[in-house]
Amino acid sequence: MELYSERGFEQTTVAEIAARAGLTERTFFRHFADKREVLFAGADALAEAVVTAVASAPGSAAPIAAAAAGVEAAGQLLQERRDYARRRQAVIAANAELRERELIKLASLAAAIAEALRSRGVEDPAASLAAEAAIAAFRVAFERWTSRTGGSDLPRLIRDSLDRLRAVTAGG
Amino acid sequence: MELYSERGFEQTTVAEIAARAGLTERTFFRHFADKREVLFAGADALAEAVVTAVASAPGSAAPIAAAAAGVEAAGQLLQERRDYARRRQAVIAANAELRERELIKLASLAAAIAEALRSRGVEDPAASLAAEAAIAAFRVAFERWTSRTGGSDLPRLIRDSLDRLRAVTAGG
DNA sequence: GTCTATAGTCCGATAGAC
DNA sequence: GTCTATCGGACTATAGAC
Repeated sequence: MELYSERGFEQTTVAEIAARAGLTERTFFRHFADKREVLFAGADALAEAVVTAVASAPGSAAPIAAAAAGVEAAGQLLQERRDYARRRQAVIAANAELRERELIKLASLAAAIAEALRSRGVEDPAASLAAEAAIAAFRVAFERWTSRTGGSDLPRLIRDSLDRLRAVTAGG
Repeated sequence: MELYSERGFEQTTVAEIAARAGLTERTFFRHFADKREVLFAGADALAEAVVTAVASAPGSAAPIAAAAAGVEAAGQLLQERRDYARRRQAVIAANAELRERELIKLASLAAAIAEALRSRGVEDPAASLAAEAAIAAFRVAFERWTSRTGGSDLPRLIRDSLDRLRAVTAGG
């Protein structure tokens, strides 16, 4: 993160990262499949928290409500690490390859939510659609959260996005 | 496409592609920013058709209806090139790097739809949310279209996905 | 078209933890 | 004795500079 934000992602070599960490280039690649992956090291833990939240929603909760609980849990975790999350996002936004990697992480998060919904007995395509809707709301909320300097609350922005998404899809 | 589907994306070198096309390696990189981009050469034309369809929707149409018209236009074009689209998708699905590139194309398509909606006077975040909802429906419909062997109709699947998305976000 | 840097792989060697 | 982490060198292909 230090090197990437100091001089940019492309201008940083893996050899430099390894040197800063007191390791060799080869060891870096043992831990991370490629140069981008090191910025997404926490993604698995986040996905796990999301899946747990979806599974823990009341049995009576509608699919979209369970999916919403998942992305709100993610929002909660990011809100707690707000400064780091924003610095990281600035690095990602500045580079096309990193944006690609971020999108695939979001897509796999959507797939994980859909799978958690199916475990709750939700059939496809409803499970996939509820998951995609929740991720869409998260995406828009997250963009607003990082692009503004104010003290906005991410979980609140996510709930707001979901409400507006409901209104928009209803044709209003 | 021939080389990628014969021996896989990773197993194909740019030198081989260039040779097959009767060009040099350097010429390939003059036309395409990287090895992946050649598979997405038609993306700009598709995006243009989508934006045109959104702009051409009746002024009285709700944002989601205008966005839907956009992704349905994309579905129409893909349906007309069904065999090619499915072969291409098989290549993309088999490779993580290509899936990443595909996701960024879909994300920029969502951004283009949102921009077209703003040109129609739709405010944010409604414009972004309507665009994301339409793309989510497209995504799910496209996945169903490519994963089944039957003679399913993509524009019809997209309309069906949008209907179900409306039901799902309503909490049903 | 030539030249070059860097990402990323493959092979193997070594050493500490349990 | 097995597992896991580190390291080294040689290598190929992508992609950028000129």
